[in-house]
Amino acid sequence: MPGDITLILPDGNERSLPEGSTGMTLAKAIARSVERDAVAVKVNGELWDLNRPLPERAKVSVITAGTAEGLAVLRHSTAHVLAQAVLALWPGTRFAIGPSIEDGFYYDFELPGGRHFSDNDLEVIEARMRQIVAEAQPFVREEHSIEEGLALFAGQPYKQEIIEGVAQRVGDEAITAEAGGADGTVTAYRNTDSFVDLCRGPHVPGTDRLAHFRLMRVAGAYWRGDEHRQQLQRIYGTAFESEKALTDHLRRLEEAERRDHRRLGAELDLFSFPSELGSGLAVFHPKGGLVRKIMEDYSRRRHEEAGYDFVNSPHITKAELFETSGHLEWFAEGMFPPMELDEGQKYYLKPMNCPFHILIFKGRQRSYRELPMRLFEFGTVYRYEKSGVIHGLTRVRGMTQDDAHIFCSRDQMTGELESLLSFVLDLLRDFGLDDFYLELSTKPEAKAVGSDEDWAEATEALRYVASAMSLELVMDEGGGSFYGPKISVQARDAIGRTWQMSTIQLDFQLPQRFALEYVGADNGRHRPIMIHRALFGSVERFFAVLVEHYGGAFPMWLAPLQVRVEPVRDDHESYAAEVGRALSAAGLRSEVETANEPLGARIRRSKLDKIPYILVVGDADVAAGTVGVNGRGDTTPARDVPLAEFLARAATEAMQPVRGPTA
RNA sequence: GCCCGGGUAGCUCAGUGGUAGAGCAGCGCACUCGUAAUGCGCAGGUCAGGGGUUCAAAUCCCCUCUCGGGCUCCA
Repeated sequence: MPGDITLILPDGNERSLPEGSTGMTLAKAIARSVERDAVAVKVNGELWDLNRPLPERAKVSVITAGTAEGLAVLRHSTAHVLAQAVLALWPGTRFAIGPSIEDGFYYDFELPGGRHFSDNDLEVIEARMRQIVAEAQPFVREEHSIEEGLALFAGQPYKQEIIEGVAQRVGDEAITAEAGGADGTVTAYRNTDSFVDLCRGPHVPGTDRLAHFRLMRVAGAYWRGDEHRQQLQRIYGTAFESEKALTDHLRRLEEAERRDHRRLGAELDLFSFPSELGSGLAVFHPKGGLVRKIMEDYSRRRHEEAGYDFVNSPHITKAELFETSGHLEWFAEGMFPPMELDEGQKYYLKPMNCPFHILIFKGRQRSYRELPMRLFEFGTVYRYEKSGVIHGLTRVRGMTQDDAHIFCSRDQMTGELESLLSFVLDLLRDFGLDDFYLELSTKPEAKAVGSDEDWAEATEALRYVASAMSLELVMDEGGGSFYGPKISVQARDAIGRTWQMSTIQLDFQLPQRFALEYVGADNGRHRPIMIHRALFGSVERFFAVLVEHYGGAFPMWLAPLQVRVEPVRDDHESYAAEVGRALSAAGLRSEVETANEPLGARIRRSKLDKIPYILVVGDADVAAGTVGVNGRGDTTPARDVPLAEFLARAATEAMQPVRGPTA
């Protein structure tokens, strides 16, 4: 029909609509549910507002609220409502940027008179935001010249700085994302006569689309992320397409909080951070120490099977070693300051184990027949982490790495990396983690030693083995360490969070700095290459990840206490002790309680301790040689289970994972 | 390191200038009980540490330590 435009839908079909039709017209034409959930429309790959007329033969798709792109629009729009509320409540506030982020959004402000937000302010702001939502204000797109933009945001230096950034065509995505057009214009969105915000858009049609949000917390954040610039007041919030999605999200956060290893570490008496020791320095209590021992023993066994040699090295060393290695040049800010002994001799706590293992390799002349040489150590290292970054067991100042250095020839490199990577993944799977992706970190811009050729070769080798694993591979440009690129294994835990676990680094530099050599089959001298690798990463961090992954409910083989025996009355205690001896004989870690409290109370305590099995024994059990089995997740306990039957079952369950060396 | 907010009994927390409190945990006594909290009693604190203001400070001010949330950086 004349006066119609033709649009191309995502499935390739075409659709005619009257000229002047908008994303909203299209959504309406598709389905009532699409109309209801539409937040924006994608036009030739670009997100547009729903009320802009669509061009002829555009490829279009309607973006609905529940999708990733839809949520981003929703959250970004909610950030504008937040800004409007704050500006109304504190006139004179300067506002900076308010993007959507994973799981939510934030907005940065500078309040008049250097005022800062408190938690109570969040309630007040949220109430104001709900008022704005109730008013169903439209989001109206405006285009302005640079000059108009500067005038519009008079008295708003952060907005003006963004506009000037656009004017200078900095080409920075972060800037154009805030201000829009790279063609000498800026765009803004107006909600009311008094509130307009610089923004590229798109936005939902009106504030009434934004019912399901929550302000989360306040924080400080530097303008432009630069610690030398103004510190702003940031408010974090989140928004979802439905009340259910929002409450689900909040529930997930609560679940994460319940699993927090710092909380569980105290509740289950696993470890603590005595303030007498200093920040980032942990002590492991008997139960945590036992879990840790099991982890380490298992790791040792696996390394033994995989052909590693076990070595040990001291915690401190003369400065010379770290001068040679380059650590003092490149890693000094991560090291504790030196202590001076013996007439000015400087000693450092070690931040890494590699130089020590190198000295072991270098201890005598090496033959190609000895390669690959794999030196393993649970090496305790100390790093001076800035005070603000320390976090539970995942970021500490003293930690033990399951560290090894593999010395091999260039010919052996790829093969070593391949078997290493499957070794890593097998080990992580044994600990119950099975959802991984790989990250490849390349040469850092500023801090790196070695030629570009070496870096390129090393990076390529890592890329090759990483892509052979048929796992998702993401790039981390410039994220390598100073001596080489690395692959890190990222694992997703039981509630979907990702953790950086193992790292594998390829290194041509340290062998050179230490002038490492081996004698080849050709009787010539050759330089080995080194692979640095830690599978747990640090034992402390891995421990923390396991605590959170399992929510403190360790599987049988890791559980510090596997079975607790509860006599019903005190005249059942001798039978309970007999059961306890049978459990010990079967190699199970058990404990027998006395009947000095009501049974319900004792059961409750064991449940809170997350013990895998509680065995209740009473008259019937004494008579029949049975036990009542109350498993950790059970709602109803089993009665009259023959002791032998339970022993067999529990012993099987408690066995270490047996995967064996990779064929 | 920087910003904001905390630190009161082992733990979770009340307590806004006038004699330090509760619940749980701990200890003692009684209760002897079949699957998530038996009762009574006792003990437990340099209110993180130091300095200051005040007749008087857990409370107000300053410094330090430490924890949390972020920012900037990493196993």
